[in-house]
Amino acid sequence: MTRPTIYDVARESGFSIKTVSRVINGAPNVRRETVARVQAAIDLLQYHPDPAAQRLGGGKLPTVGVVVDSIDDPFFAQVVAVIEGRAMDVGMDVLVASTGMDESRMRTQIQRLARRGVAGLVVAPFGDERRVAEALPDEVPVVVIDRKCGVTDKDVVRVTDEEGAVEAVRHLAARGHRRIGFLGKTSAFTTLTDRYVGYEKALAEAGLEVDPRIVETRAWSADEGYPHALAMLATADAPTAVFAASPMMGLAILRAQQRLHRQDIAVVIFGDHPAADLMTPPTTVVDQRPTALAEAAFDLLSRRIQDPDAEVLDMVMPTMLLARGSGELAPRSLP
Amino acid sequence: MTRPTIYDVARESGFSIKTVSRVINGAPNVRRETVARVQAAIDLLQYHPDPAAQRLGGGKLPTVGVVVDSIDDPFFAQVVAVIEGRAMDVGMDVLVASTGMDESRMRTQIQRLARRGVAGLVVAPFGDERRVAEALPDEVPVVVIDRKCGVTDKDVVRVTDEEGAVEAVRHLAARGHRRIGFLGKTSAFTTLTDRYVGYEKALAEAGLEVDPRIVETRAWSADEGYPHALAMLATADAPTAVFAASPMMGLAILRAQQRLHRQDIAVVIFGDHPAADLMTPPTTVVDQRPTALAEAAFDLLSRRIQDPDAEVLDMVMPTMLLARGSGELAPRSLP
DNA sequence: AGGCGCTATGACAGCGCTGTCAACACCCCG
DNA sequence: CGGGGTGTTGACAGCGCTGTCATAGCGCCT
Repeated sequence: MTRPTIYDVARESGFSIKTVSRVINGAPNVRRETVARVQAAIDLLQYHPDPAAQRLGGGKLPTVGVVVDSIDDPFFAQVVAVIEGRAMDVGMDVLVASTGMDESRMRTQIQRLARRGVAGLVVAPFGDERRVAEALPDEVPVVVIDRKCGVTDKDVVRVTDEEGAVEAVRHLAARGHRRIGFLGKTSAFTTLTDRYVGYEKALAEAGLEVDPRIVETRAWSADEGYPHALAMLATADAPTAVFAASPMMGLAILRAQQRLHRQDIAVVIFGDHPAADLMTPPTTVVDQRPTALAEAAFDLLSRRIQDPDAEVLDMVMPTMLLARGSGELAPRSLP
Repeated sequence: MTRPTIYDVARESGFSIKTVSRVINGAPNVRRETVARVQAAIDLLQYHPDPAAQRLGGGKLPTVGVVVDSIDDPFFAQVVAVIEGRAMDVGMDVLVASTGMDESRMRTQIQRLARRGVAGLVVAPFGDERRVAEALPDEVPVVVIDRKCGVTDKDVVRVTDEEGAVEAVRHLAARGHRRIGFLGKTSAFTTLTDRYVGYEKALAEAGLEVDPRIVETRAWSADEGYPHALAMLATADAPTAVFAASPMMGLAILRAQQRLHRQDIAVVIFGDHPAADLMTPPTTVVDQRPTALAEAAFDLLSRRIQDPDAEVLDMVMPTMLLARGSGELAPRSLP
């Protein structure tokens, strides 16, 4: 009536629970025929090991934990979706936790998952180098995604933030824009700072100078960014093009554009958006390719779970500029 | 060095492990002073109970499982995000699993989570009544969300699908449209059928007849729906307005509109979208209010975990028409 | 004084696994 | 033919909790 246990399988197969355990875990030194007989009993009884017991007995939970800013951010939603799919393929479950960009909450969440005994953790951390290093546990495999945050003793998968930003701004400059605004943030974590650095580089490359009046580096959420975007577009010498350094800032600039009926301003956003192709004009973006990033993160985590002493990797995945239209706009002719 | 256990707390506080256990679980019949002393020891040692051990000892895991079609669907992403937030508030974790709209995978995922010993499950099921009933476990509290699927022995939280559809179509009819198309599906689960029923009702109410040439009821994904949407808009007597019965179908119709430069066609979509306000024109939607739905689901689940014999509830939450523009378009004057 | 019914606490046996260590074949070698 | 592997299996003690049942102390009744 109740779920079968390892004892039931042992009885059914005629071997001891230890041998059954060996079969379950694919341990070496079990005769082929024994494996087959035990497996037959497992199938017959529809036995599935109890993860809690496995954990308590000395193993890890067949589970990976994912800690991200927020689960309904399209970027992270995709990351979680991919990891969940991959985890399912290998019989693991996925625990999700969000930080809401609150540092103490990030700590709590990470600790909770680590304590729970997950086999591995995928974390998008933030905050200053030292505190991030403190927050990441050493006793469980961790892969850091999206931002390095100065982490050197863990595997990292991130994208070419600086190069992506360069490409975006270069794209605008190549179309004749000479007043290119920046909307983003330059603290919290390196990812964002790198994008600003890319912006500066591309400007320099085009022989342009940074004009602080069209650079906004303090906003984080779409709601925070919106008034700044409005202000930037409303000034006398408004930019003819804007580089939004995150999808949130992308929403902010698009809303501001719409509000002011200034769809003529060229825009490139760092980070793709599911409906970007439906905008008017369709939005040109630097795609972070969350799917590829998540796949790589999962692979790296599997690798580290298997071999805790593997060399620490810092993977930097290329971004991809998707020119859809909003970046093609020429600077509007001045009166 | 190693994590403190209940024995450490017992030793530190001078009570037995059982009393510590009582304090942890807020059991009755423990003296106030005892609670305080034990709590002090817990705080001092930074003790946290091991969920796996709690589970094995006879309890449930402090975890809720969420099973949805796909985690990166904006609707479900929001649902997961809300549940995760609420769970965190009460010290629970969240396991996510996706079905990919595959029935056997749905079964597998549900069973896996149930086996894992979660305290409760939130499931968006699909498929025919009998098989859904079979797939949902009885030994763990389950709350069904978004679709009833004929479930009668579990709590359900869903929205007013039929009424929402009626409202959407009525909105279009009120603006003079007499050829209103339908894009959606009428099988898989009641939710979708109900929306079609609402469509029919609203048409009848407006004295209009269903024209099968502008009704498409077989598409599910955006990719499947797109060619159908194209075909519908391209015919000689194309509709002047379309009701898309799901966000996916919404994307399909919007893409088709864009492709054919037919932004003049009025559109109402069932289900809101994060960037709907940025479309041209901004998209009018029937908001399913995923946040409210998820809150209700979590409340219902907590209630059932506490009292497994509580009365079974079928909550139907009201939808909300958000008139943004695309539904306001008048029928284009015929040549 | 004896008995009853509380409340507060503890001893102890599992829960279903895995790790450790031992046992028992066999085999090869000298 | 004995010593020392190697391959295969099992006995058993935990892992860190919770459930059950026992125990002790106390107030109150008869």
